[in-house]
Amino acid sequence: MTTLRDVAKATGFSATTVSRALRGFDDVTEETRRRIEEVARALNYRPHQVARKLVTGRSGMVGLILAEPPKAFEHGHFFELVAGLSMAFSARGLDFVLHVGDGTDTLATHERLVARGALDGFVVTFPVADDPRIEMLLARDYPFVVHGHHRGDARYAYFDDDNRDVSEQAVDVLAAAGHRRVALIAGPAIWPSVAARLEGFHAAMARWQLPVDPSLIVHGDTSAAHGVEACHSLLAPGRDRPTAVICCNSLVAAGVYETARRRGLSVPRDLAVVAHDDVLPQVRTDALDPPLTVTRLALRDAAEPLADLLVRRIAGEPVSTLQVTRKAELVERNSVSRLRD
Amino acid sequence: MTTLRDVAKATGFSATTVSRALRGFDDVTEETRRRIEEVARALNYRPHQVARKLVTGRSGMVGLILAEPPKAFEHGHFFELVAGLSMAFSARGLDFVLHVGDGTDTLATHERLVARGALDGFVVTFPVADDPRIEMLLARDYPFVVHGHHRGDARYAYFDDDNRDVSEQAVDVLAAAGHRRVALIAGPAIWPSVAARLEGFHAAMARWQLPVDPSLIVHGDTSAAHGVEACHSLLAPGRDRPTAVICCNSLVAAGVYETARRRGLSVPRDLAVVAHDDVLPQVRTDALDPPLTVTRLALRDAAEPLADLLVRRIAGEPVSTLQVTRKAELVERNSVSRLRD
DNA sequence: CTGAAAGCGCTTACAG
DNA sequence: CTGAAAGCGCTTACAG
Repeated sequence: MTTLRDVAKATGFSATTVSRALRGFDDVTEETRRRIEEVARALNYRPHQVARKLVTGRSGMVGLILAEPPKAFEHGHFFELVAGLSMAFSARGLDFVLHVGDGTDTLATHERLVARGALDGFVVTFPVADDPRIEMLLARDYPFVVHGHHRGDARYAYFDDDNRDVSEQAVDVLAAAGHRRVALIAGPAIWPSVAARLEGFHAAMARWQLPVDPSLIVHGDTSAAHGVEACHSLLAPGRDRPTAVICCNSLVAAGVYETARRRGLSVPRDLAVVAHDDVLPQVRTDALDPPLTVTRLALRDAAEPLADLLVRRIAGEPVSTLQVTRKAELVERNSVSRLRD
Repeated sequence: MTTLRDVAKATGFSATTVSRALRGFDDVTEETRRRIEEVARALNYRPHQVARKLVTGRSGMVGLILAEPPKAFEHGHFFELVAGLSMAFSARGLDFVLHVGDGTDTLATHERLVARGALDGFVVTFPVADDPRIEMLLARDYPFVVHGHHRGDARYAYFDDDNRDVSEQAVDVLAAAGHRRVALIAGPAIWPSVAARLEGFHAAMARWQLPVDPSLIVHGDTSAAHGVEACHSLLAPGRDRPTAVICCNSLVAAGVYETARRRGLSVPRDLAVVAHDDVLPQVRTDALDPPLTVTRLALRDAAEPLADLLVRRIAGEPVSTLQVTRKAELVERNSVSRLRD
C-alpha cells in the first residue's frame, strides 16, 4: 500500500505539503500540486481512511441498526429503505453500516457503537414513544436522524410524513363520496405515525360531522394477513358493517380486497377502500382490481432527505433546521364510488 | 470518551499493562487485572476501534458491494441475503458495510475500498465468468468469499449450491413419472449457476435416454413476469408442447402457474412443474395451488456459512479448505403427476 | 510481572 | 509557500 511518506519521498516534498496539496489547500503552488498529484496517481496512492479517522475523529461511516430481522411481510419496506440509504450515503462518500440485531439488545448495540466511536451518526427508524435509543443518543449528544417522529418532540432531526394529513385526505375522499360509516385498519398502536393517523382520522370525521364508531378502528401489523383478519372481523355477520375502509398500507389493502372478494362483496360497489401507499415492490396499487385509490408517498424517496439531514447534523447544524415533513399525494383511482342514499 | 491513558492514570499502571490486562494476556497478575478491569468498567472504557485498527491493520469491517440497486423482483433475495449476512457478521463481532452502487462503477468501488484499507474482506455475489471483481481481489491477495462459483475455479473460497444436482433431481422426478418432453426455464446465461443447471439437465436427460429439444430451453431473469413470458412461448399454439417444465426459481414457477391457468391448462394434469426454491419471502411454494414440487435450499441458510468462510479466510486459512458445496433437498408435492401413455 | 519507547498513517497548528 | 513536530488512541516488541 502506498502511503503519504512514499509520495513525499518520491516527490521530495514533506508529508505535510503532500497532504495539503492532495486535499486541495490553496497555500500550495500550482506547480507543486500538479507534481504531487501526478506522482500520487502514478503510485496509486489513496489516503488510508483509518488513519485519517483517528486524527480527524470522524469515521466516515454511518449506521442503521435494526432491533431484529424484519418480518417476512416487511421485506419490501426493508428493501426500499436499506437500498435507498446505502445509495444515498455512498453518493455522499459515507460508508453505510447495517446492523441487524437478534432482537435482544438494540440499545446495547447502539451504546457499543457509540462508545467505540465507530460511527459518525445513526439513522433511527420506527421510533416509539420515549424511545430508549433516542434518549441515549440525545444524552450523549450523538448525531442522528429519525425516520418519523414523536409529535411535538423537537429535540432531534427527523424526516417524517404528515400522517395526520394522510388520514384527513382519505376521510375527505370518502366523506365527499357520501360515506358515513368509515372503518380504519391502523398499524401498531406503538408507532407515533399511527397516533398521528388516528388524530387526523378523528379530526376529519369531526370536520364532516360524522360519528366515529370505536369498534370500526382495528390495530395490527401491516401485513396482508392482518388485512384479511381485520376485514373479516369488520364484515362479521350481524354487525352494522362499514361502507368504507381506510387501510394503513397497500399490503393490508390487498388483504381487504381478497376478503371482500371471498365474501362476495364488490369493491367499490359494496365497499369503498382507500389506503396509504408507500410504493413497496410487493404491491402495485395501480394493478389491483379495481385500481386502488391511495395517498401516496414513496418510501424510497425518504432515503435522500434522510441522508442529507444526517450529513448536515453531523456537520453541526442545529436540529431546529433539520426537521422536515412532507405531504402525501392523493391518487384517485377506482376503489371508491359514490354512496347512493 | 475514556481512553487507555485515563484508565492507566486512574490505576497507576502503565498504558501497556492496562492494554494487556484488558486483552486478557496471562502475563498480568490476577490482582492487577482485577483492579484494572474494575476501574475500566467504572470509567465505562471501551477501546477505540479506529485506533486499534490503525495499529493492527484490521478494520473489523467486511463488506458486500452490489453493482446496482436490485430489481424490484429481487427484493426477497436481497432481503434474505443482506439481513442474513448482517446478523451472521454481527454475531462474529464484525461490522457489515453494505454498498449499493448506481450501476456505473462496481469495480472502481471495490478498488477504492481495497486501497483505502477500509474493509478486511468482501462477500462477492452473483459471480460471472471472468468476473473482474474476483480477478482484482485475487491479484491483490485480498480476502473474499464468493456466493456461488465458476465451475472448476479453485482459486478462491466459496459457498455454492450443487446446481448440477439441482437439475438432475428435477429431471429424475419428471422422468420417473414418465415425462419425455421436458422444458427448462433457466436464469441469465451469464451466471455460472445457470451453466451448472444446464449441465445437470443435459446429463440427467442423457442418463434417462431422453432427447433434449433446444427450443424448450429458455433463458431470462428470475421474475414471475419472465415465467409468464417463457411459458407463453413454450405453450404457443401449433407447437409440440412440453409435458413438463423445470423452473429456475419459485417466482418463475408462479408465473408459469398463472399462465397455465389462463390457458385453461391444469397443473399437474396437463403440465407438470418442478422448481428450485430458495425460500424467498414472496412465494410460499407449499401454499401455491397445487403445492409445488421443489428442490429446496434456503437462501437464508447461506449467510452463516458465508460469514464463517470469510472470517476463516481473513484469519489466513488457505482457500482449499474453504470451498463448500451443499445439495438441495427434494420436496415432492402435487405439481407432478404420472404421465399416462 | 511491568513499563518506556516506537510506530500504525495521517492531519494540523506553528514556525520560518 | 513549505517543513519539523506533535499527536490522534491504541498495540507490541523489547528491556528490565
